[in-house]
Amino acid sequence: MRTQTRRAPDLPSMAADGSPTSSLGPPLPREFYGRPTLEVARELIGKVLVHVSPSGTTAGAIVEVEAYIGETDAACHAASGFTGRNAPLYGPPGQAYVYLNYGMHYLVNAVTEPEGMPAAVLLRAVEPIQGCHLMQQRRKRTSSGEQDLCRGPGNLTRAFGVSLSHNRCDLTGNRLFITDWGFTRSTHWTPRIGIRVAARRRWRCLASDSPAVSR
DNA sequence: CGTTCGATGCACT
DNA sequence: GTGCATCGAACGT
Repeated sequence: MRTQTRRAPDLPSMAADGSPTSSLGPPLPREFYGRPTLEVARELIGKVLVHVSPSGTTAGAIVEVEAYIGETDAACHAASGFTGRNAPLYGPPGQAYVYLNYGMHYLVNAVTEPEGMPAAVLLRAVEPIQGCHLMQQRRKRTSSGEQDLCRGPGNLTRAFGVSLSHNRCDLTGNRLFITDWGFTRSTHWTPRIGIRVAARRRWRCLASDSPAVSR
């Protein structure tokens, strides 16, 4: 699947009240998330993920996501029904579902679909825009390129400082949120990667021309 | 309570 | 391409 390519005209202007959140643009509303997951997944490409933390603000353009949809999706955490861990998937859309994978990587999802339908979009890679130095620090790297700072879901959360404390975080709030800076990217779909079941579904969406997606 | 294992990343070869 | 670090949820005693 292909979409048009267009670049954003400019960055959002500073808000009248000068508040940091406002200057980064308003969070996407809950209605954005409460829709079919594949629509949300594709429209998340090019949107800007923002984390406002005590140590600083990081932001980057989302360039790679995967959809996990419902109890019939064997790769979705809800495949075996409701549990304590996957409860956020059943909750209202527009919340973060964060969990620990392989004992060391935090992975962050945006919960989608109307409440009660367990589904989410996994954020897999972003192109760093703001707070690159902070990302380098969190990744414990000193120099080199920026395009691999947030490549891969585990690297992304590490660079952004996202951890289990962000589970159930409201993505329409001002701490961890996604906003629209007007970027439009050419996208395409591929099979999901890194999973052992239901890997054939083409539910991985990428920005076609991004140097920051995983291989 | 013990065992299994996963939507990974990185250092190796 | 292979091995491994590392931990909490889920599930079976």
